[in-house]
Amino acid sequence: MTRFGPSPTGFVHIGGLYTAMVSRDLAHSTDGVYVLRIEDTDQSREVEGADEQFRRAFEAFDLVPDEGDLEIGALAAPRGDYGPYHQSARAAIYQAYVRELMRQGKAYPDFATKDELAEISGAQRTLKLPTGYYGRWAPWRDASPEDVQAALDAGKPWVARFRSEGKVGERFAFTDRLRGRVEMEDNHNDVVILKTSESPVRLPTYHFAHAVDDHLMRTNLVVRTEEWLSSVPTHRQLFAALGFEPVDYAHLAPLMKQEGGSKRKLSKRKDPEASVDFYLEAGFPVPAVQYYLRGLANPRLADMPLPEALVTPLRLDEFGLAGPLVDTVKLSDISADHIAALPGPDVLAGVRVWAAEYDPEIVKVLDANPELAAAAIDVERVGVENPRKDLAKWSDFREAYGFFFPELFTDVTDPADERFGGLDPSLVRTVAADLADTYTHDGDQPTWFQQIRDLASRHGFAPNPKTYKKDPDAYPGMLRDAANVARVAITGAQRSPDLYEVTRALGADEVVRRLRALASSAG
RNA sequence: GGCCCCGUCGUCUAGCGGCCUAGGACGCCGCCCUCUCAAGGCGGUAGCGGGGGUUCGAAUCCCCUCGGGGCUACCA
Repeated sequence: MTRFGPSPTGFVHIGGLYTAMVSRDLAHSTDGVYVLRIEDTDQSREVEGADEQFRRAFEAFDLVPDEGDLEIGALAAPRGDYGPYHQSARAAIYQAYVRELMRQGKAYPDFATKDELAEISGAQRTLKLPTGYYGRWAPWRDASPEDVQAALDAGKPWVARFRSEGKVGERFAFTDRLRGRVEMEDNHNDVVILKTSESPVRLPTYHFAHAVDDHLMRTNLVVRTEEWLSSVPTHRQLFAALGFEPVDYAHLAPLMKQEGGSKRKLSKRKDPEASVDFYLEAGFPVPAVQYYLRGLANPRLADMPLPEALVTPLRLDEFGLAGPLVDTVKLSDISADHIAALPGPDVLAGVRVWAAEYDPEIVKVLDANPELAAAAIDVERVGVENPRKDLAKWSDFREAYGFFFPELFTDVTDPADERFGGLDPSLVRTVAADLADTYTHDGDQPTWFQQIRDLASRHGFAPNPKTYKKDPDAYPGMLRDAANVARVAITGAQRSPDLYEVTRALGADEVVRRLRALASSAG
């Protein structure tokens, strides 16, 4: 049983997706349940529309939780018997536990003001003592009932603090499921467990909510990132005080970002690729992203074929302990491989789904030209042993395949266009005109290309680079330059898939039309 | 400052005392193929953060050190 607890404080972070994926995988591979709990205990940082963002991200990446409050995918909400799954809706539960702890003397109200707290830590710093609210530095820890009552009567705002049994300098050890035995200083702080009485709903801090929720929701493995490692002593104390069975922890290395010569945590603010939206907008196929993330988690999976890696359970003992850099170049490579292996119709479907949201014109064009689309996507894909890898993400479609479609193609009409590589404009036009006039569409590839060779030699182009280099001044260019005229006229680009194949998809009429557009241009 | 985590090519990593003059993948570079590009084939580039030990032998074990990251909040 695992859970993922994102906070609604902005866009969904790719690291969060990663943690969620790991959580779910670990739960499912042991027949466990994966819970999505929204940890919205900080109203001040809460962002509008956060639930919607979660819904989108988890749905897109197929991380539909077994239990949760959100309507994700086809699944209704809520699911699960241990809700609500928004912490803000569980306020009464936390308060009940706090009351119980107070009755047992394991928690107490603290009326200290911000200034007083600052004063305390200031004094501690001067004395080179550990900062915090503990022992003799905790004025309300052992306050008399009368003083407490007086403060209450005076209407002073208060928080609830946990009365820690820990002493400064004591050691604590536990076994992390990823890192093995970890030893550190024990917690001695009387941490806040219930936030100020001044807010409309009294909410718990992360620490307390974690203890209460993960116990109540039957979690037995908490997967979270490394930054929580230092809080384990506090968490274990809380579990013990509440009389709960402790949970296991697996503290993951966080995803990192290269900056200058060093690594740092991926930052929401600075790194576009930190956001799940980045991947959605670019249109990286979901399986490719999943495959990449799984490979980061368990490197062994990166060496497996994608379909196999996606269904092979993640293993805790194979996680790397150092934070990996997220590498979009690597992702692109994976993604291009994945798309190249897809059947044409699947590629078009992928493009379509993506375009519906991010580039609606593509959808219109696809719908208007279904046969052309099918033919275009099959160029150098069907019947070849190594399909092209022009598409690393769906958003590449427009650039890589747009020229196939009349709606997305702009005729090249300027013979002096720089795409012709500086070839004499009048020659460009002559060549285009000649090809248009003599164009033979039918025949196999070698036959078809022979007409380009003939065309080139008719206009004095050198048949190959060697000949050309021997006497550059004797030729206007070489075969490739002549072919380039046709290529640019037909595709609008100096680089394209095999021209012959392109003309099969386009049809003779359109090929000739594009050539004439150039041939008959003015100037 | 205190405590904790981490440290092998640019990146992700294999390696768990001899199989390592450190292997793979991505990137990058070159060559081949060739009407362009992509793909593909072949080749190359580049690393154990540093210093001490232990040992016949260390990337692997120990110590120190340096570097990166985290926590030290009524943020999670």
